[in-house]
Amino acid sequence: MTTKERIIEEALTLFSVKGYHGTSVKNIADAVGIKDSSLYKHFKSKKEIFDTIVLEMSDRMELMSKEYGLPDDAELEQGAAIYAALTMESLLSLSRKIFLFYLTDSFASRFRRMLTAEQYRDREIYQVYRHTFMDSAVVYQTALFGEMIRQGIFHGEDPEAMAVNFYAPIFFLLNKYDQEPDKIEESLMALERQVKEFDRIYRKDQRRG
Amino acid sequence: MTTKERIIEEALTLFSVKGYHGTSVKNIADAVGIKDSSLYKHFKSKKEIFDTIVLEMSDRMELMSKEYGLPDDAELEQGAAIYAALTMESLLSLSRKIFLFYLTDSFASRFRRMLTAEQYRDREIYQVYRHTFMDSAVVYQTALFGEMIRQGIFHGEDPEAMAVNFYAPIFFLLNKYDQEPDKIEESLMALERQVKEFDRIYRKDQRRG
DNA sequence: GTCTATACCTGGATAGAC
DNA sequence: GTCTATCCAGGTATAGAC
Repeated sequence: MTTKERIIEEALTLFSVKGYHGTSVKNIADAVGIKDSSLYKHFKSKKEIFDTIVLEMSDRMELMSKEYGLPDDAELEQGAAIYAALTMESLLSLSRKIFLFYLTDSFASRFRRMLTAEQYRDREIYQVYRHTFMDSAVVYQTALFGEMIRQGIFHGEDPEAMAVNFYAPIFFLLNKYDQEPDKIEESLMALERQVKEFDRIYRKDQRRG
Repeated sequence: MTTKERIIEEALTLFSVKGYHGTSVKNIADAVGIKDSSLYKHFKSKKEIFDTIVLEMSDRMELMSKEYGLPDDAELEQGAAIYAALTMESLLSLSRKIFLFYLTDSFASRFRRMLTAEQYRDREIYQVYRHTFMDSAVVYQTALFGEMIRQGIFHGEDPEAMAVNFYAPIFFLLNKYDQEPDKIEESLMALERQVKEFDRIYRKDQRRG
């Protein structure tokens, strides 16, 4: 890892815990193991470090989602992604992947926390936060559930409402268990309950109570 | 309003937008219209201002919920609160009240934003945030929906999963439209779709499609 | 309870030797 | 590209006059 990359790494960690203003250039330099003045050979200002994280890293987030096995838009157009949600087990697996990616993936979780904390300071940060953690997920799932309705697997009239019903509990539990590393099991059980409830509600071939 | 109260007011506004570290004592004093040194006659430190907001204001939040017409635990025990959710219209009204309270009430929204932004800095802040905006709501609604199942108005087996299904979209849309004052109508329509979907799913006497 | 003045420190950033 | 030295602005907080 280059020094520049290490600066980004340590800055992301510090920003995600102490916030942008709560983190000093010296804090970052100390974490990297260099003097604060040396840091200015790599970035011309503290703000440039932050902007680099936001700009380069929102792209990286999308790449990482794919590596993590979250289906993408292309697969969806080909109708391939639908197999990711065919059974309740695959739906559970999908929700767990999204949840654990944002909650425990070293990069995604720090990035999410940083944006959560800094969203009110700057309109652009808010836009990135909103796009990355709200719009993208719901757009994809709307298409997914729309396709599942078309194929007769789920019933329902409003795929977007379904997508919000699927994703909102993930988002909610993410925020609820954000700082409870000892309760990941509990959070996964809560998530499972929600997905099972979701599946019970929308799947066509279920038996009714 | 006393000077002390005005300090709290202005500090809350500034903290909710620029964050704790992003706000200086001089910023607060300027907003109040006094010199920063004068401020120390009312609070012995910047941190004491913040702590006062958090401590006194979490109580005030609960009082305000009641004033705002959100039913409380006592009503629930008496079975009275259930009338707040008897019809789809009353359920819509309940969801709108919770949503608009957290989104647009001057005090509640600033308090929520401040805690959202500062939650990672300090464990205690996180606890308050979690309790106020996640646990309380779900605990109440779990009891509410449990009672509605018992009275045969809703069907379902897992009142807590229902409560999360009801509240998570509120929480999600709250975060999504947090900085879109021009889109309140849009957000209320999105909320309405979710509540109607919720009602359609759980209400017993509906006709099925 | 407000002011002016000031102490003291930390923060971001630059210059220049190596 | 790292260091030391330094600058300057701004931050928190206190002292003391009014």
